[in-house]
Amino acid sequence: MNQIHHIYKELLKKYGHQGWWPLLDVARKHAGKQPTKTGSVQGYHPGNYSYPQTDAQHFEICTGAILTQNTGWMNVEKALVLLADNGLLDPQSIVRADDTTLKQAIKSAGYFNQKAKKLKIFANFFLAEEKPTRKQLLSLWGIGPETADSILLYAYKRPVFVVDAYTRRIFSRLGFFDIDTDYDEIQALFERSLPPDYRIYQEYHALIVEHAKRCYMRTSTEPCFLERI
DNA sequence: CGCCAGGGCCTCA
DNA sequence: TGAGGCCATGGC
Repeated sequence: MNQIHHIYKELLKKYGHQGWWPLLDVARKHAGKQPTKTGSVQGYHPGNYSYPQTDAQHFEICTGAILTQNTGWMNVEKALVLLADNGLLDPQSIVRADDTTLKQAIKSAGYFNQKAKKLKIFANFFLAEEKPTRKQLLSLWGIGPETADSILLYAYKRPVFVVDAYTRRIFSRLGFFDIDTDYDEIQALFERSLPPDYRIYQEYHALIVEHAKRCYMRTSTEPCFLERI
């Protein structure tokens, strides 16, 4: 087994199944669960890869992927709740919504002028295209590599590896590549090192985020168990 | 108070 | 193509 795959096994052994992606209605069912300090709620549906199960959940993941761009999940969740409460968490409603209402609902997620525009563009696309390709997503204004891959992986269950800042931080420090390496190059490394199983890709990304939040915050450089493997 | 989050676009060499 | 500026809120 190669090192990238081995590290996945180690992270899974240490942290367990993460139960991404957070979904509003699934979260409500787990209302008694303790939110983590990062705002994510561990174990929404750990080890259960059957989500999204409804059209609403499907669209919610896409919306969350856009709203979370450079933004903490707590602020995103507030925006998602407000969208839902205002009957705006579906593509038709977002297309029809007036800008002021839409911006007000997503205000907590920051960059609301840009993100309102992004949501409208994406909602239009969502209504027209049943099974988008990566190239199609990337052609949309406001959808870059990470957002496109998050949508493909978590909403469409496609085996594409999501590369984020945490992935760069952890694996560059472990010596796999330089922190400025191109997105596509890092993605290719992971995709050729792992079986093409969307469940592994979903879990690995979630584990990387969890591990980074515990051991790789900017302010702390305390050693991490991975560095001893 | 300053830092920064589950990025991406635009501009200018 | 790559570096730098810009977008914006809220938790800590």
